Amino acid sequence: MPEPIVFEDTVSYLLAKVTTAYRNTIEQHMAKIDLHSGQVFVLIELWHQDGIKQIELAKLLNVKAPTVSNMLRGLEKINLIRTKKTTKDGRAMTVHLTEKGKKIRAEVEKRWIDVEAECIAPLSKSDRVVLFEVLKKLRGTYTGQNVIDED
Amino acid sequence: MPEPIVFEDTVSYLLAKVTTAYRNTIEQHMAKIDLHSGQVFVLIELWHQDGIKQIELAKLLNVKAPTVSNMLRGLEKINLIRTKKTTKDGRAMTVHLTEKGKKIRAEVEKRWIDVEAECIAPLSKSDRVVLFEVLKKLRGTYTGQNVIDED
DNA sequence: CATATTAACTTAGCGTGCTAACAATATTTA
DNA sequence: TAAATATTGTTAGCACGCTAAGTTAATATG
Repeated sequence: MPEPIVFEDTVSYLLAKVTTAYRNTIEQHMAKIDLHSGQVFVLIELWHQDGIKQIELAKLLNVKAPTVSNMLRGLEKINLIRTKKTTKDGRAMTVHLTEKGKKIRAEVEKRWIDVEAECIAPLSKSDRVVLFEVLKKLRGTYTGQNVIDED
Repeated sequence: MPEPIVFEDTVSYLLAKVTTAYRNTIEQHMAKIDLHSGQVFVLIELWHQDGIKQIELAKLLNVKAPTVSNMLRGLEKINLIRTKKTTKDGRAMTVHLTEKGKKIRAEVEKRWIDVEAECIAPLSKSDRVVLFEVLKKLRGTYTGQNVIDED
């Protein structure tokens, strides 16, 4: 007879709970500069490489094409980005930061520092280091480049 | 002159990324038994204590009242729960598992084991232990009962 | 007792994710 | 070259979070 699972004792359960709550934290902080969490992640990618195609953005963000489509509509509405048809490929659209989109980075960075502080506040230094490494591994699982290590 | 932040080097960034990916994993597994991730979390609370009020459910799930309202509508539609007006308080609604709602637990547990396995697969045993503890601390941050420890 | 406030819940509307289905363009293959 | 297949992006519609605003019922205050 299988014992009932104590869901609360699984990493999956805790991870799901923490991550939901955590998304909220980002929303709260970014709302102060009239941004949503998803928009911030798009901007981060564009600050890295401006002018990339939507499909590339989707891969970097690890989301699907329709999600990118929606987000870009929102970002275009508040004048942070513009989309352009490419000449090489009649299907593709490239995404470009506006001046406003470039400038807002400083604001986002300020807020991000607050988010990070709030995030790691309850953790000891060693916990922080371990969490960072573990999250990198977990991220690998979901983005493909998985590395299994034993001990 | 402040240096630009490397967002990717923050715990917050990684946590947010893992969040999204992770929610997807739960969705995928639970879709096999025609459930959505949010519904599973509601059921878990009800398996603990059936017949509680919506407001209590909201507190346990750490979500707002409208979210509970929406989720319950979905769960009621697929006959996993029923809501009832309470006699004591004319405003309150209590939430009750149906027979189907009670029985589906076994199915969810099976799937949850898969989710957990997938979740912790890339982690060493020591990583798993540390992650579990760290997540518990982080969860405390967002649910109120915060414990700061130093080292 | 009457009024004001608080509490529980719903509805409307939005952002962020998804899938399914579609249009348009590029590429492969026959 | 023509036809079949891939790719890029959009639209429609859903789940799951939120806030704001409204209803109804309970409680506090005058």
